[in-house]
Amino acid sequence: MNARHATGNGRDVRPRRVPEATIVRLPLYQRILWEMLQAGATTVSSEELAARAKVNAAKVRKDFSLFGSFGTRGTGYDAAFLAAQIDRTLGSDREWPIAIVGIGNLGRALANSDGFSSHGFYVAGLYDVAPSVVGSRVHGLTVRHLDSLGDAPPAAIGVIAAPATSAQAVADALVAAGVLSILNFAPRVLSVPPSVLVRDVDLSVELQVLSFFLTRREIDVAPARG
Amino acid sequence: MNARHATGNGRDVRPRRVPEATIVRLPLYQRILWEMLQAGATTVSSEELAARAKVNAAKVRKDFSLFGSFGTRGTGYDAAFLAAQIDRTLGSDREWPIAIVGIGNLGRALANSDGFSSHGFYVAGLYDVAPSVVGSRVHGLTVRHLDSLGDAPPAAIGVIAAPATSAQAVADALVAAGVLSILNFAPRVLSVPPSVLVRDVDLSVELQVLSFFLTRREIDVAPARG
DNA sequence: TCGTGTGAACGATTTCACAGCC
DNA sequence: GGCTGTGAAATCGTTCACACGA
Repeated sequence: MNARHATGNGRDVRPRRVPEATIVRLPLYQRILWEMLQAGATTVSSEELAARAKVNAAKVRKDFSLFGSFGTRGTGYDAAFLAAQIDRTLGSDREWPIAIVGIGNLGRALANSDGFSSHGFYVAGLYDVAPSVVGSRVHGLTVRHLDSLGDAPPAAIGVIAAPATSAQAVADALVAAGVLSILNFAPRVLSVPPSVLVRDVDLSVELQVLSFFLTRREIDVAPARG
Repeated sequence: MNARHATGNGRDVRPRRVPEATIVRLPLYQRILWEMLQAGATTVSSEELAARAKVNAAKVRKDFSLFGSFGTRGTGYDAAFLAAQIDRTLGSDREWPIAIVGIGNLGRALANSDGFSSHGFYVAGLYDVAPSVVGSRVHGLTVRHLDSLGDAPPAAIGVIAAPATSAQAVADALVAAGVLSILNFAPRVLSVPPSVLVRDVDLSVELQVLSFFLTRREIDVAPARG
């Protein structure tokens, strides 16, 4: 009585638990496969994919085996088939409307970024509260007031690019509007109902992780190297 | 027993292996501590910190114990002392010059972001190759040509906000200029010498992870909910 | 022969549970 | 009594090593 498998029909192999670590690697594999396809490749081995992704080959095979994707022993994987499988697994074969809240420097950069207009994603709405921003046009869209969030069908993904101080209020508004998941760039731990997925991206954390290692290195490595 | 902490003299805290997972949480704790200090708190328990960070309390205690930080049994941690310890651990008590390469929408957003001008970080140089951008002023700095990267003392952290196609060339230039670590926003696996730290941030990956779960949910949750 | 798929070993991280101290 | 610090257990993820099929 653990995970409810929608077992049933054979077209969809849904075997076991998928580690989040695997999910994060799928887009990487997908990107590399795409590049290889562009270069004319038709088959690809776990070894080659692993080398390009700089990961272990067994990991690549295990990742794919979780989805029942299978290659051919002695040959490798059919690159196009594998890419299609990953697309389907990640939902890249569907359309995902995105609403961005907070049209400052970051919000603008996100609205114009390739990553937000590919893999099935498209920017469906831009929101802010500042009168100086509401009404302006960004990425071909008119920025609306946050209060009008409920006027359009809810986005699949709400992106919070607002200041930390208003992040929770924005999250509440997104949830109220029926948004199913949130990508949060504000340095704030959000409270949302359990059914709403949240992923945090904190750019400052990444810098701090680097400075931790730089600090350490000075202590650990420098003396060891003379 | 191995409670040798460095009251005053900073170089004796070399306790055990620090999991990367812990390092990533430290900035979060630090932020929460800072907020609590602002609100007038003087002591804080692992329980309270855990609740605010939405993590397990034992994890909080174990994380801190790795650095020999210690609280007072029955009381909790001295908030100011703990915050200072974390600052020192993360290197936030030092100065970290950052060079940003690629002054498009994202590079501009990063240059102006709070996270790049706090915790000891400061934007020391902005670089690009496009004639339309080189020479312009962003965040109070003049954007220079990438070729002049070596003219200034090397940054501690190089940020790649350039297109994927030029990411490796930018990485090579950063390494040649003596940069010690790289924060890479380009969707490209970089090759650098082992001594250079790289951290990848791919905004598109975050969206794809969300769409994976949304796709799953539709299958798993929707039928269960009717 | 080659490369996938996978059980089993290993390693890393989290959580439990409680002894020890204030 | 309350809360930290930490071994030990549980869980999660990675890597090894090899059987198996093309």
